[in-house]
Amino acid sequence: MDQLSTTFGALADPTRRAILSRLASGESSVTELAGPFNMTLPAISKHLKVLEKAHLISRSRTAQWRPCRLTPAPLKHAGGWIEEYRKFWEESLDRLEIYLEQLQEEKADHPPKKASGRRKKARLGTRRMTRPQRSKQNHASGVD
Amino acid sequence: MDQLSTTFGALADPTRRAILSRLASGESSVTELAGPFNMTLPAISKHLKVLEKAHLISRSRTAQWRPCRLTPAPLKHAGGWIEEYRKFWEESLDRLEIYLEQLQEEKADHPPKKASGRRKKARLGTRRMTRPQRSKQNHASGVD
DNA sequence: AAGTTAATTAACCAAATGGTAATATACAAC
DNA sequence: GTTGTATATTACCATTTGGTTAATTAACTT
Repeated sequence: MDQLSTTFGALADPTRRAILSRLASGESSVTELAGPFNMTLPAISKHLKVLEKAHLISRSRTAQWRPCRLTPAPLKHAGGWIEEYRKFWEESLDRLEIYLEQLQEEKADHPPKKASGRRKKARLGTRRMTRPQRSKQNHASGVD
Repeated sequence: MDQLSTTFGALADPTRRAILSRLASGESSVTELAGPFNMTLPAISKHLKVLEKAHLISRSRTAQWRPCRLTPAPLKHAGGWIEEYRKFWEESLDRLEIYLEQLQEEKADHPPKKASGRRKKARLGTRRMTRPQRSKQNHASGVD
């Protein structure tokens, strides 16, 4: 599986997010991490395994101690995805506003047809959708 | 379930991320969204349901058309969580560097003991862990 | 009414997921 | 060796998750 999916998957659990938050303050042991939760140690161990597999934490070893430490690179990557993505959204919003303005002008030039309001809306949708879609390829393989 | 968990959970799938990316360019129909994927319509419908439940998209309706639209607030929230979290990490790194420097100075003042290197490491771990942990409460309920 | 289009729902599947209880492993202290 | 501490692993459980096929629903056109 890809890095982003494992990262977001790891972040999808509140316990794991809390664990990461704790580790942001510094290295901790498994028992310490388990402390705040009404949960068994094996359950915590499982969560840590998920976080480790996502490279969000690293684990070291000193005798029976297994301190965990935050490794932030995947978070940076995930944050970057969201950040870049939001950029697209803001751009898209600008385009939408311009488009709607043009539409208002066109509407002003052409007198209303006798078509129902619903029919008009459908045409609007069709027009928007026939334009941008054809240039796209397989996103699932190209985005990440 | 909480908002962050559903958002991150939704983002944990590459198909769903690709769908969002597509919607960033503008509203699309279910069939259009399914186009790039080697996947059936019901599968896409399921993914859209997940995205809708996470409030990452909204769906409208025009005759048989069901155009989908991006709703970015949850992304902003998730991005904010990562952003704030990264801040904690940078702070923690500064503290770690200072701490290690102090440790170097202490080591310079005190001649090496005959204890093994492993034992020394353990003491380091113990010292760090007894200090910050006691002020923390239940993170799982407090973080989000 | 019949046919078409667009999408959803139901039923099914294998795999994954958050938990538990029991057990095993690793290490230190006595 | 025994006891205590810290943690991992195994087996189990119910639920959820990404997919499929088949059926159904909703809306439009002829």
